[in-house]
Amino acid sequence: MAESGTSGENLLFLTDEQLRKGIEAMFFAYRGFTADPDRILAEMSYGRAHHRALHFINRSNGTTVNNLLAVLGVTKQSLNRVLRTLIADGLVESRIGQRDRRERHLFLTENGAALERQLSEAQRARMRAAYRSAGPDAVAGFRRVLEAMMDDASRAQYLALKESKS
Amino acid sequence: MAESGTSGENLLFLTDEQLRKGIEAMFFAYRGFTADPDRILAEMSYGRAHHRALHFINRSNGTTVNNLLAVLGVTKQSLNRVLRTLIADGLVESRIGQRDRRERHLFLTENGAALERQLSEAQRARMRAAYRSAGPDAVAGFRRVLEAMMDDASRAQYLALKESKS
DNA sequence: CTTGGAAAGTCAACAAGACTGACATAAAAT
DNA sequence: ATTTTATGTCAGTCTTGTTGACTTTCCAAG
Repeated sequence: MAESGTSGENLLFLTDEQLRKGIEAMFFAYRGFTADPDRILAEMSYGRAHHRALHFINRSNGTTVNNLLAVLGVTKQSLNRVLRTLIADGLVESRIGQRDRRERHLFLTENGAALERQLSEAQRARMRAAYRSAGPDAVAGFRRVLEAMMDDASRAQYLALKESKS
Repeated sequence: MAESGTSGENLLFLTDEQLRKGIEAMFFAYRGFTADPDRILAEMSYGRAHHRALHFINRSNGTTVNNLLAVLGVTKQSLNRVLRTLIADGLVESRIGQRDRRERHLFLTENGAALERQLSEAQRARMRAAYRSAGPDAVAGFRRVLEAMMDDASRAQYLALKESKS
């Protein structure tokens, strides 16, 4: 939209082969993307679901269960199983809401924050290395394509999160 | 490596915030990436695992089970369950190897090829739209970052596949 | 030639983590 | 007072990953 002007899109001929390469690149890259945290999690018998919960609680500290459900896109039963173990293990604290006492606000404990840092640092290290080796222009393009690939609901959440903490 | 020269990498300052945005972009984009095929698969009580098998059998027709295992990165038992249903449903054909009768060579039947086309076309449509809206430079950057993000084993497989059919 | 190991694949049983559905409780909203 | 909302729980199912035990086939060393 910015510098490519109005004519750029029509000039883009995309063969099925090019698209297939993009599809396979996503498949293999996502595996790399999750590999490091997965290794750490496996040692403590947690899974990717725990990682996602820790990530978004850290991201939006004090968020409610309902907010988390919307972001993660899972059922409350599924999330609840994960939250229950995180709370039991002392990584997450659930506080009853003050304005609305039905709500539970979720916070990371010190231990929870420590694990989140360990997991996200592993993931950031890989992302940092990829960004550095690809260069700044590639990074901008990477982000543009990913944003265009989200479905509308995900993009709305992504942009909302993007704003909220910048 | 190409046009960014030798000094580019040092100029790249990456805050944890920027990296977090990249991580979340991957998370949300991958959800969009798989959403369309997942909807189709759910209707026929197949899952993502079936899609992956169909994709790579189509990609390398006549491949062996062992080859497929290496690409998909799962155990042979896990793959076998998926293959069994695909074979039972007449989407995949398994032929005993001629040189080595221990090997099973895998082929898509007409029905299998039709389903693979349906699934991959849904995925290509989204990828095509994302590529078009992001523009050619962004696409090049997207691919560069994804390749850099793969772990070595995945990248080797990705590059091998990339060559083999071009 | 035979025997023993390696390789390819299959069967069985189990676990994580997603799902649905039904139900309970408490608090807010009408 | 009734309904709606937010959350939690129990029970059961499904997909897809795991490990362990097994068969068939191949190959190579004695």
